[in-house]
Amino acid sequence: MTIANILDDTVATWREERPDLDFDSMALLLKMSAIVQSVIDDFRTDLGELGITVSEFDVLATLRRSGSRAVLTPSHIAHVAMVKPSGLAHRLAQLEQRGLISRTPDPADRRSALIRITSTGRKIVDQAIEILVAHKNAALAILSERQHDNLASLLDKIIGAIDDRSLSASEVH
Amino acid sequence: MTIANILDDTVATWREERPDLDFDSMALLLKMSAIVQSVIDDFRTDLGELGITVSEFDVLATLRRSGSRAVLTPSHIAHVAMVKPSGLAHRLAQLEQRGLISRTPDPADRRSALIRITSTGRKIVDQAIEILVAHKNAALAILSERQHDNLASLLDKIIGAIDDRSLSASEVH
DNA sequence: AAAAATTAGTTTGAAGTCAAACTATTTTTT
DNA sequence: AAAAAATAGTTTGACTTCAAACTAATTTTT
Repeated sequence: MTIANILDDTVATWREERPDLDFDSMALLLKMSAIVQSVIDDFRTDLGELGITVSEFDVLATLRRSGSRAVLTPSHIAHVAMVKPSGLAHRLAQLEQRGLISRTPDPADRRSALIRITSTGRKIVDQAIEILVAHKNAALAILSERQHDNLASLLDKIIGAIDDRSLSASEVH
Repeated sequence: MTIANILDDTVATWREERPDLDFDSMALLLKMSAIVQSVIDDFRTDLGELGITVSEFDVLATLRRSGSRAVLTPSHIAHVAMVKPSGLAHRLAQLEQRGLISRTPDPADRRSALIRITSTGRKIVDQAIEILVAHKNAALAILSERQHDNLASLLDKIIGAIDDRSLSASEVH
């Protein structure tokens, strides 16, 4: 059973049961979801060999791409990694314990902490990002450059609309 | 901070730090992921008012779209809802307790059970699917019919490639 | 027909996430 | 300058999910 079959069947059975509804957009979103899931699943498998989870990768990646000397606070990491601060505390503790990050008190604000990636952490995340990029490139390799650009502009359009909606929703006050 | 900004910043900072890697595909996949996430988040909020979670919706939806008289086994539901049987047991217990599904022993195979959606469950999932379709249609409403079709064919191409790869990988045996 | 292997589903234990409560510190108000 | 409010991060408790172990029933082998 291929992914294509499962998705087609899902939409087809819904159409039979609820012919009054329009499932075209659902079909598109199920496809996007399946593609993303497939890449993440592959990545998860490979990350296992590096000894980190996808969540931990998110933290290390945030530090890594902020520059090799980057010093970030837990709040900042939580924000860009789209995770709640409560969920981050445990991850940071784990990563620190394994020597992939360091945590030092912030001299300027003693409530806060300064998070740095260690050279070990950096080595791991540098391998991980190469694997991730390879998976992602492999998944989309079937597209020509033109199709690639085309897809990008369609997705941008959708995201633009989503951003517009949430902006006008927050304009309320 | 818009979603577009966050995604652009993520890719831009990676490009600065790792100019040796090609992040074009990552940009596309991050966009797909953000779109899917946004729709699911909205859906989750609305489902809260109906008193079910997204996971529970998955189970009810599988039953509902299999026809109003459908009788499915836990194994079948687990398979199509892409969840492990162990994770399903608790959900079924919860749904049964709240009267949204019924569980009766399978007379033909006493290890197994027959799962049916109740009329209450059906009412709820019928409302939920309408909400989900509305969210999905709203998210993609910005696209013309032509762009919609175009996007579908690009995504199909990618899924086809993923299916091909996993088929040839399983040919090994 | 008895024994072995397989299958269906559940229970249990570990891991991860979030909301809410909590501690410590800093900022704002009075 | 003292009191109140806000902020940063952690801890706790509830919940979800999965893998592994387990129970019960069925199918296959011998």
